[in-house]
Amino acid sequence: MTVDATTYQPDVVEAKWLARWAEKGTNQPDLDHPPSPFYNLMMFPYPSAEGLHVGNMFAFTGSDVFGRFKRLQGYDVFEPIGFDAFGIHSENHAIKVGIHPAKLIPQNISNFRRQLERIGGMFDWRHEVSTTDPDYYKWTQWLFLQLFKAGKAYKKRAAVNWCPNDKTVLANEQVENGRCERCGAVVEQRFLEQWFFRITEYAERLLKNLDTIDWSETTRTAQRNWIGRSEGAEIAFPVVTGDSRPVASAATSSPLGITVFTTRPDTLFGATFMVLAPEHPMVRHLTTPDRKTEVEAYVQAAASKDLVSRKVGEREKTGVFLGSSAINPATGKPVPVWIADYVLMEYGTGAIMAVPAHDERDFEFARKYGLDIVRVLAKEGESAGTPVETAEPGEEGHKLVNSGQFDGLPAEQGKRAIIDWLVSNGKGNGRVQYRLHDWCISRQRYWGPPIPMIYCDDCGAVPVPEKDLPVLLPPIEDFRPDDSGVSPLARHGEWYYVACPKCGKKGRRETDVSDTFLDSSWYFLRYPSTEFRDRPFDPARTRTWCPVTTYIGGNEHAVLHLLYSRFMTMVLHDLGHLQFEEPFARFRAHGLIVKDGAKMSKTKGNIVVPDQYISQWGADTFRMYLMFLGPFQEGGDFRDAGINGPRRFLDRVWGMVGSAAIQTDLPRDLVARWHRTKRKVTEDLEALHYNTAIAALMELVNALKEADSHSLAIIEDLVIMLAPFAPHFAEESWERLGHGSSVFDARWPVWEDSLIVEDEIEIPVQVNGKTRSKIRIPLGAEEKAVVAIALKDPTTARFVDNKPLRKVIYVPNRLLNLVV
RNA sequence: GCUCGGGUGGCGAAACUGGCAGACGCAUGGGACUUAAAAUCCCAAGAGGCGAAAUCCUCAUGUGGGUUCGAUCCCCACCCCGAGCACCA
Repeated sequence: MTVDATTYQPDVVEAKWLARWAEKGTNQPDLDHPPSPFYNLMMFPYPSAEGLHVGNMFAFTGSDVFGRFKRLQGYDVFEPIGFDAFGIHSENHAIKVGIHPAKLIPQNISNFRRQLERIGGMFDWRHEVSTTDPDYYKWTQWLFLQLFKAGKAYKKRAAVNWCPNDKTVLANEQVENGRCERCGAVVEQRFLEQWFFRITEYAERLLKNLDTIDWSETTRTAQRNWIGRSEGAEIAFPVVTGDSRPVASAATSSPLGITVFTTRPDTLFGATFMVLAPEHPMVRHLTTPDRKTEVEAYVQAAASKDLVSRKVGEREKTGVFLGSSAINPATGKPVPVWIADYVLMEYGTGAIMAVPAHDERDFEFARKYGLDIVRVLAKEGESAGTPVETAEPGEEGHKLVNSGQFDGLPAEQGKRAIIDWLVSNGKGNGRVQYRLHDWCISRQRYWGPPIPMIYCDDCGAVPVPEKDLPVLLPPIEDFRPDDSGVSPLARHGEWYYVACPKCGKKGRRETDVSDTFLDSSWYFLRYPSTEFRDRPFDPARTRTWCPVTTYIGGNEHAVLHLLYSRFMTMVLHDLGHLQFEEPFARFRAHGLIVKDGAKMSKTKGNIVVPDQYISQWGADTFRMYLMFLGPFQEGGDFRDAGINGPRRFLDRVWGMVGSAAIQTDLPRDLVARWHRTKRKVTEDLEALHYNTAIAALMELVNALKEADSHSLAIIEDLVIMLAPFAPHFAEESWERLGHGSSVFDARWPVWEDSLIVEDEIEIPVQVNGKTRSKIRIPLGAEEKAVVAIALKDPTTARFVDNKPLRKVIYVPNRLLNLVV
């Protein structure tokens, strides 16, 4: 292919270098013996039918820029790519267009592959991964078996979120405001047998390790909130029946005591009633005969309510008195026991001590049902007798009142003192509670890896032997889910019935498939080891390349994918498969490209396809445009206005490359600019500040023009620094500059600090804090000398007006402020 | 309601986390080249004011206060936008 040197023709240049890279294996590092490995990872995409939109391109380009930068710094960069192709998304789309996902997905993938190649990604295609490939999901199933054997996977009948439209169970994380994250249908409560992973066992570690990893702060905060650690106490309330006979001792373990969790043990004396979740097992024991009808009706109503009205709907508190009472262990007084649906069975113990004076919800409830309200905290100016007008949750500056021997203690101290008292009297314990729930991985769908379990009437749940993996997803035509709560796979007897691996009798396969997030919780371990068919990840390869050096992705996965990956890595570490327990050493969340202020989505019809821009302007221009449009970690609104800016810039550089020549007598300030640019671009790329790095390169080009310089040395550096952004362009320019090898084998420019500083600098002079003039001073001049120079300056002198200097502020080499 | 971001020219944005606000780019206006247009190149430009002139003046970083010689940056109160969580005891 010949390239016309007089004009920059992106299409010709880009085609030439795509071919050259493929031919020479430029993007394929030596995976076995890399001197300095760098695993540069981007979250793999889900191959939708629409292809990659400009938002995706923005993210992929940003990650690729970083990988190319590291490559130029001399690292052996491994930048793999793959496809997260299982899951409800794909399946629903397949159902809609009436084509089997097994046929549809490969089409989508090849479209994605075309787009990702065209944008110039430095991908090592030898290591492409698709989660739908039996060679891949064999190991996803293997992973399940490891967790099962280690007791980290268990089955339980549980209330689950059921999406009536997608006809499947959703994880808590996939429910948004009581609606299905994918289709928006109102989620219902159902009881089904589900497989869970014990992620809650890892809550403390998942939380603690957050302090040790180099991640975007926003992502870490999101995970912290999601894990939701609360410190408090567990307190036992002995129970009294309807006729006031005590039926249980104060012991926490008493079957007829009610144990509550509270973060505010300091308010124990103010607990004037108790509330249980309607599903609480104690409800039937505590319901007196006269209350039975009413209580049962309430329990019934709560159970049939969908999650929307239970959690999000009108928040008017409702509840029913059970007829029984419990004893407040601090006051010794009986307190009535109620049920109400604002208390949730999933959190804490499913029961609370209600302190209406200091909790908004309890206050509202007490007001409505005429229950006692006792103040136990008072701030400055309040006393034990001050009436409670609204709930006052405050702790700071509050002291305990109406609290017996604890009166007068500040709230924080009172909290500790009461816990100590509870512990020494066997009435309670300090306790930490998490919001995090175990991970439900069962999905009653078709398009996923079958969970590798077999049920036998004699042996129970038996894992599929590892040698029989993968359990292939059968290519059935009738894959639509139905309302039965059972996966479509159950309808296919030839697959469903199978010999029990233990006893050989007729058994039945587990018909649920696993959650897509299980697929993606370990894919980064697979990339370096794709050619090994007999192991999920090769120990030597994994040691060389993992954990991932830099991971870039969207913050929409801040809690789901990123938390599950961390969990999976910890489990594999504990089982002896991995040496590290955190999968991603450095994570940076990229910003979102929105269109007209809204996230791009098919439903909104605001998806911008990049293909047209790439064919019109070239991939390099488009890459630069995306990276220049705003801060990478913040994103921005997509407008095509301004795309000609980067193109003009490349045209200009194209011309400069053609006229580059050795130049020995470079002006001092141009040299300074050159070195300053090298420093700035290096530092900006390291920090993912791509927009300002590009601006710095533009300034360098402007400076060259200003000085009418065609310095070969500077232009060579310019081309190298441009290479992460405009790789094809840089390759061609490098060749035109007479180099025989790839620009990515060139050395990243180094700067000299001594050449950046100039001997004479200009600083602003302020009089009374207002900038009035500018003076030139020798670098590092003393304050006295600088003041003398300033006073000689006519403008400054005019403002000083011969008044005595009251104060002089001199920030060396930066600014002088004279106060008169 | 709670937790994170964010609010700067006509537009996208910069600004060592206290030191010349608006770099870089888009769009715009004027000029050169051209038969003409496009492209390219040069010049101008935050708003307003006084002027013949600018090395002049005033006002400007969502609003109102505060700290400081000096605030886009720190503190207090508030308004708006975006994201996440949401009856979590």
